[in-house]
Amino acid sequence: MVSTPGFDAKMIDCPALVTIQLVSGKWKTRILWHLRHGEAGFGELKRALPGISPKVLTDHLDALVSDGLLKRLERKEKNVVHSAYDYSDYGRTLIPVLDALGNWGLSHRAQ
Amino acid sequence: MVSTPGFDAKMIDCPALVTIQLVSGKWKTRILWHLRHGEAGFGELKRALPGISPKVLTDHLDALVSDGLLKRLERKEKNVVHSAYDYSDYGRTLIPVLDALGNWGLSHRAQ
DNA sequence: ACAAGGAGTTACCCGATGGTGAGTACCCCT
DNA sequence: AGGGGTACTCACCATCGGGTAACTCCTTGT
Repeated sequence: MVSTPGFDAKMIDCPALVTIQLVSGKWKTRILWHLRHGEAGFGELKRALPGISPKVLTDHLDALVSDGLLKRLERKEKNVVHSAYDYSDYGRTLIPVLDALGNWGLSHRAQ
Repeated sequence: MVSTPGFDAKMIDCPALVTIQLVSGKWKTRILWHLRHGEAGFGELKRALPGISPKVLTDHLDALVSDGLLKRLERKEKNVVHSAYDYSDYGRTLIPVLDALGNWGLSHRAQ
């Protein structure tokens, strides 16, 4: 489990930091980026993120779900469990913020 | 030294992530927040951030300076070295992004 | 002479983060 | 019966970020 770590009361009083905690993690921004195209299954994400291990992918997904940014959809097609992950409505409100981060990052790389 | 960690070539292609790397660190957002009021010396920052150790403060400041977000000013007043830290012009461009993070974080805590 | 303040430095420690390699359980297709 | 796909889980390990305690160097004030 990665999940949101120890909410040290002293840490709470920096709003920017709480946001950063939710999306910091080596793969979280990339997962979130990929899901803009719509929901994706575990295997699809794994293929989309070369180098990630199944363990770390589960950890990150669990964290994003338990923080309420994503929701997990489980459907059974002919007795085959197919899980998919997608933004929650709440998670979608974060997209503009991620865009701001991304745009700044682009101009930063240009420097 | 904290500095920007291993620029794993694979990491470069997520612009949002590169931005996050620059400001993630337990105290960086708080340092950046404090400096909005204007430059501050080492001791002033230390007093403003109860709980931070001198080592960690130097680490974070060094990282922010070497990433170009802050600049370090050294002035000598009667043989007393007085160092101060302030936003660089470049670092100032990050302020709107930090605001976006902060505002989202505020509404997140409201939830 | 000595404390006190500014600005760090050094050595060491611990827990979190991410990675590896293997294994699980279920199902479909040939 | 075997290979492949879905979705994980488990034990273990290396590295990193942050923390502690002590120590340095320089200067000013009492």
